[in-house]
Amino acid sequence: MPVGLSDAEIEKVDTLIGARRKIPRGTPLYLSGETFQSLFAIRTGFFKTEVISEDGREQVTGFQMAGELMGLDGIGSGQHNCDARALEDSEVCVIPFNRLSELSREIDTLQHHFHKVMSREIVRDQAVMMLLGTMRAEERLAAFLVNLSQRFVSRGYSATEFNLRMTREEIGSYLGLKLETVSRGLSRLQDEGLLSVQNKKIRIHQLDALKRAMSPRC
Amino acid sequence: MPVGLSDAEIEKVDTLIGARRKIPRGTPLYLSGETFQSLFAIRTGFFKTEVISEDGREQVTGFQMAGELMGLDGIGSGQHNCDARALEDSEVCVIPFNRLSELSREIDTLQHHFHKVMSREIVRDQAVMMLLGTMRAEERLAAFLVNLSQRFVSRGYSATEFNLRMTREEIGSYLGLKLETVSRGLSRLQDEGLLSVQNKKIRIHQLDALKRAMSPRC
DNA sequence: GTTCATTCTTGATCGCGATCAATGCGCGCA
DNA sequence: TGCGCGCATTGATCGCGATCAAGAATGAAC
Repeated sequence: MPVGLSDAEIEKVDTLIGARRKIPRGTPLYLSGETFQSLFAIRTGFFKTEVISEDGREQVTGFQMAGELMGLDGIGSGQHNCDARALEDSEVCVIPFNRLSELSREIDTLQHHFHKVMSREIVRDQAVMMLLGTMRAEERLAAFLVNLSQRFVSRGYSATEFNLRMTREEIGSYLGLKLETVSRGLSRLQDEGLLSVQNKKIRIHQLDALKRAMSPRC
Repeated sequence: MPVGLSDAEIEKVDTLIGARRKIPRGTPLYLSGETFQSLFAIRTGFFKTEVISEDGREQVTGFQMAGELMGLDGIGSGQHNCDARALEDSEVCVIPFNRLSELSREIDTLQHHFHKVMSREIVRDQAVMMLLGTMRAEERLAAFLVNLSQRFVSRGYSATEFNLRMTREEIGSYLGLKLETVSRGLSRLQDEGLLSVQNKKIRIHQLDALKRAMSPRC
């Protein structure tokens, strides 16, 4: 994942990658409470991470796609802090955390890269706090779709046409809304002509307008 | 901060700590957009961190107290991603990030400790997402107070009697509520006999009941 | 001690999103 | 092909928290 390594270093980093694991749709990659040993880099597929509180509340904390790293929350306590579940048939690379630690002591580029990845996760979480703390339902939905769009684009897929892998309920959990509100919001954005929805299929017609819809009084 | 180091290692880690800086109440420790160079360990005092979005929304993302580390969000992009402001006269240790990186390549205990700190920040953020995504106003308030209480206790202060350093508005921003709702919530908890409030002075009478008030239908 | 601005409290009302409920749709499976 | 279940849509109503508004308390400045 990091760039600007010498050939020798690249070789070492390659040894970092343990087995590949196939995760069928609906299957957990790890569950909260399991002992933490490895990080997971998504090769293909789509995941959700979900925290479950003592009193039974469930909160989807993120959706992860190819190229992203999962499991960082387990480092602190030595056990996973959330459930990670595949939303479609997926494949991950297992990255033993011990090996990553050792190697990042040798290769400072790797060390720095790893620190950046963790830090960006914190920044991402802060953006979600902003969303949950200050946005209205339709703004949240717009922000969610724009975010998805950007992530698809950066992976070479269409910015304006994609399939949601998650249910309305999972979107709602992530956005702090009920599934009915998500559904209504999508219908509304459709009525306004910004996009069309058919089940999980999203086609964005006015990406610029959708971005504006993230802000108040539009 | 880490434990279990040899004397030689402790000596090295000591050199990590750059200058101390006094931050008067109301003053920024850093602002969003400034180039990131150092982390800051709070020696004394109290801070808030706040993100401001492009369209002007403000979201308090946390309150930090003695012993906690600030600035982790800046590693990813090389510039600070939020404002950090002292809520009372405070003092911090400046930790140049370059030096920390170098040293954590030599001392694996330090490395591991640092990784844990970052990971715990992610877990903390997930807990805030849960709060913002699933809890009602009074539950959020109870969770906030219980959290503060626990953090005071672990620093040797009273679990049941403390002063809030932040305004109702700042609490509201953090909890995704308006200041009036915070005020009403505190009054209500007072009426129920769980605590008494006088301005910033909080006295918790029934900590166990306050913990129960974090859960639905109590 | 007086002034003034900031912060807090409390009341009245509004509206967004939750809730309750019914129906429709799509897909896997027999 | 038809059945059944999970998922989605839409309508009607409710209630929590936002909003608007007024007044009180606090504390800093001089």
